[in-house]
Amino acid sequence: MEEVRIPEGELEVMKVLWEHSPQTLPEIVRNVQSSNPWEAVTVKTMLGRLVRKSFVRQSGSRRSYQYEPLVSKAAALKSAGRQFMDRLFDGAPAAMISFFIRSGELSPAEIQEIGRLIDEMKK
Amino acid sequence: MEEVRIPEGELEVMKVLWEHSPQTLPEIVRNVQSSNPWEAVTVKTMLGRLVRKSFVRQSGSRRSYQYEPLVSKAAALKSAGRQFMDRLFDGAPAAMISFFIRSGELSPAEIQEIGRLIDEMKK
DNA sequence: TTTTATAGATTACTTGTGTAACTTATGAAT
DNA sequence: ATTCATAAGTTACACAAGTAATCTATAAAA
Repeated sequence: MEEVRIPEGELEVMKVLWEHSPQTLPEIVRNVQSSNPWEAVTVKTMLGRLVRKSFVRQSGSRRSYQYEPLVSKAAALKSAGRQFMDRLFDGAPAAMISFFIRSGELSPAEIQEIGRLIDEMKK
Repeated sequence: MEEVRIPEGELEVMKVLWEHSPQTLPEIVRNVQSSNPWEAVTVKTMLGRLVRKSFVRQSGSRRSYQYEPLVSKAAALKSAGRQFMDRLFDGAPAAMISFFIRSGELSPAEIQEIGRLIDEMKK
């Protein structure tokens, strides 16, 4: 299993790249800033770290690089989910799901939807 | 909402305190070491940090303190769960649960069990 | 009473992360 | 040809967290 561990801040950059890609630095900066109060230079730092870790690829040439994710959102979610599950629920997915279902944060509609999902899985 | 953020290492100590409490340092050390390859002194560091943050209370007197959690497991799980959900699923519990259900990590028995849970919630 | 084991305190060191300033190079404007 | 924005690179700095060594005090053993 590939260990994909993306810290909070870097994740914000991944999120905008997952929305669509490739994007240039100025685009990324704009998009990240639309939901985070960061300096442009901070966004650049995050992006640089992601590139160094090979979570993002920098292509094209100087002065107008294109950036695109090398880790899919699904892979990152899966990885983060597993870590979360391992840390808090001893790796038992059912335990975790039960916990959230019981946590009382679901609307009736959501409960219905999950019920449908489960019914589908049953087959 | 009380922000309870417990780092990985400290969480290992909380876990043994949640098992049962109060416990003395040597007990905690032994229990933590049963699932982590840590030096006793490292366990003590974690414990100290937890005490400083008031996540654990130290009572009794020197040379034989008793330690007990001030944060319940349920509260910690809930908090961690919310943070996880916010970070990765924009705070939408149903989206997260769907993701895990779809992730294909559930056995048929677990799916049954979750189905039962959902049925109960429906009422 | 002196020694010894050890509970607990203090200090330390490395790496990761959040947050950014400062510097350099270069395409575009004058 | 020179200047100016600005993309990209380099450096910085504080704090968190993992991991622990060293020091101190004291209950128990000799």
